[in-house]
Amino acid sequence: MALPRLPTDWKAFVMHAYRSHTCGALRLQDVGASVRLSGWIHRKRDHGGLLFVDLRDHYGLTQLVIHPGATGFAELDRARPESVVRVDGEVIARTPDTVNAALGTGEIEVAVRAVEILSQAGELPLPVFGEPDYPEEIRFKHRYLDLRRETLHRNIVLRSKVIDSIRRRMIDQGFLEFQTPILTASSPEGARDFLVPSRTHPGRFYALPQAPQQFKQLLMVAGFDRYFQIAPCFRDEDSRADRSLEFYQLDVEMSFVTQEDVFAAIEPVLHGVFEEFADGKLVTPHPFPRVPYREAIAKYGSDKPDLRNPLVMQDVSEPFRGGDFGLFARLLEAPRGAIWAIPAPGGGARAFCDRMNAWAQGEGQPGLGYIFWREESGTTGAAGPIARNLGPERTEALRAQLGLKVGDAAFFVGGDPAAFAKFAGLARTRIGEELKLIDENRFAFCWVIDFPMFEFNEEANHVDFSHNPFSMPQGELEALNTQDPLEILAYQYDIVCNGYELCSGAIRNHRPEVMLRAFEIAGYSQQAVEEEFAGMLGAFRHGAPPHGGLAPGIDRIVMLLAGEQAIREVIAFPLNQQGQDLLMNAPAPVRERQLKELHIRVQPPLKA
RNA sequence: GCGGGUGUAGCUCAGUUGGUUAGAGCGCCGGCCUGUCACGCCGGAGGUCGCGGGUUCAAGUCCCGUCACUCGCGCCA
Repeated sequence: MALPRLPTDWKAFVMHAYRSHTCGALRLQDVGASVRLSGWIHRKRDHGGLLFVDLRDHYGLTQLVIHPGATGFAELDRARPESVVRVDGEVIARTPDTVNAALGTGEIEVAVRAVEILSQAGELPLPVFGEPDYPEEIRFKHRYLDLRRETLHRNIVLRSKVIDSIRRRMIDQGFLEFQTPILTASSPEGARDFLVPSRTHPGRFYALPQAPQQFKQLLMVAGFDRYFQIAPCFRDEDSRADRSLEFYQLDVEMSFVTQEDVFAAIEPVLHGVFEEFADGKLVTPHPFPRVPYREAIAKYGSDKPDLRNPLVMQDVSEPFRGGDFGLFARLLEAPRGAIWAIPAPGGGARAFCDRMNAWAQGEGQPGLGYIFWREESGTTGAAGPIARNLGPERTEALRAQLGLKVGDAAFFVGGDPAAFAKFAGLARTRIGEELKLIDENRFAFCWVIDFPMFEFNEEANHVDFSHNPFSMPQGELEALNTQDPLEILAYQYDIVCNGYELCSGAIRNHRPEVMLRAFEIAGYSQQAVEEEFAGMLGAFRHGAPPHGGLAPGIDRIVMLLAGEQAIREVIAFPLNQQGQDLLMNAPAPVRERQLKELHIRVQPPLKA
């Protein structure tokens, strides 16, 4: 990559203070030119009689060569790796046997005539060259060195390009980009808020937004029609590999739309971005397949199924009901009892089945029942304790239902699906991985739709919103008034890719009377809702368009495209799992005077 | 809040059934080397075996506690 319009002949032009070319620019046709380069000393190879230096900048690597006695040799010889230097020299061609094909600049090198050390580097806490694995603690503390390393540097560049592409695609579709407040109000729903004390209003607090949810809806009420924002969001909850305290979402909202319109708007954006950066991996064509929530749980044991995994679970209660495998027969006598099967094509070996059983026990389960099928004197024989007890007819019915053959296995989980579905989903994933059934060269997208509006909170013994209280229930007021709340579905949807929840959204509830009734079912008094959401309800009483939207997670998108396992690998300055910034030292105590101004006294927790 | 894993040189790791002076590679320091590009060769420094306690003639190794990091559960509409 060349710098724009920099002179290459220092005799004809006044030489730039630092460089005539970048470290990735020079080619054979530049041989003979006098050039000036600046960059970091990537690597030195000292042969006594001559010294090679790889000079690195954002754009690439150029080999410098200098002989003892030449001007600048002593400085270069002394300078440590990662020192910043400026060199002047002449571009010379490498002999054919010394060309480095791995380097864009590999056909040339620069014979150094003069050197200026711009910045000395001390001994490195973290080597840049070769980027060996280092603990995150050290990588985060010296993030500026970590960011010089090729992989992370490339990830951050990718992030910039992905965001640029998203922004362009959104604007091309007529969306307007907005900014909404960072200092806003705490909301009782959802995650814990990060609070910001007010100096001028003693005892009162702002909250950082968990998402710009209410603001984007208000912008729809304000008539802007199509909104988007690359929005920072904050949630004071424990981190995971794919989840941090602060993160970015492509926040989207649209007016006068049905669910179909939202899907039609966002699918080409996500599909397009993934196609653009997938680096040859296959991307699910759009329209993306749609999986109702209940079907996702039944088939995959998860509301974020990895569809690269071909395994589909089935209910196999019937072959077990009243059978001689007593454990399962008894489970089926319970009101919600069911037996599910996870087929495992190619898993028909006792060693594999035992390994899976041991894994299940490690997960805190009593075990993982199985049957596997093998060749027995020319016929198909079923093996394992379940098959022995269940008898040949029922076992054969199972095999036929699951479409399995010799060399395959099936695993079974039983009880109340509400309790075991999550574990079944884990087992499905594990079996798919163990049997190498997951195609790593795909981005497998789907919509998960028809989420339930409410769920029963066993702990508190009442009906709760299952996801977003601002979602429109399917059937609206009539459904709320006539149906079992737990049967009511919402216009609420997720986009899932390779098992990651990439995006969540809904058609919003813009009718005050429907909203009040929905909150009433979840146990909120009319008065409480009127007070808590005064702004929103007020807006909805002055002409609100039907509207809906969604919010794909930027960090997860870039993580998937970069092939990384954690969003920390695509964030320039991430917090660690404890939510600390080891480079800037946050969170940190503040001066007593600051606390006093904020009318705050700190009361540390008592250690037991 | 809870569970799993890890913790030995600056870093990555090895360290046998508990046994004498705790090792290797990379990095660092010194020396040699004119075509390397993971340059090579020779030499050297560098250790509270996370921390505390216990068992034992003897603990990096076994036991208890604790701390840190990490993955997960809870939590995250």
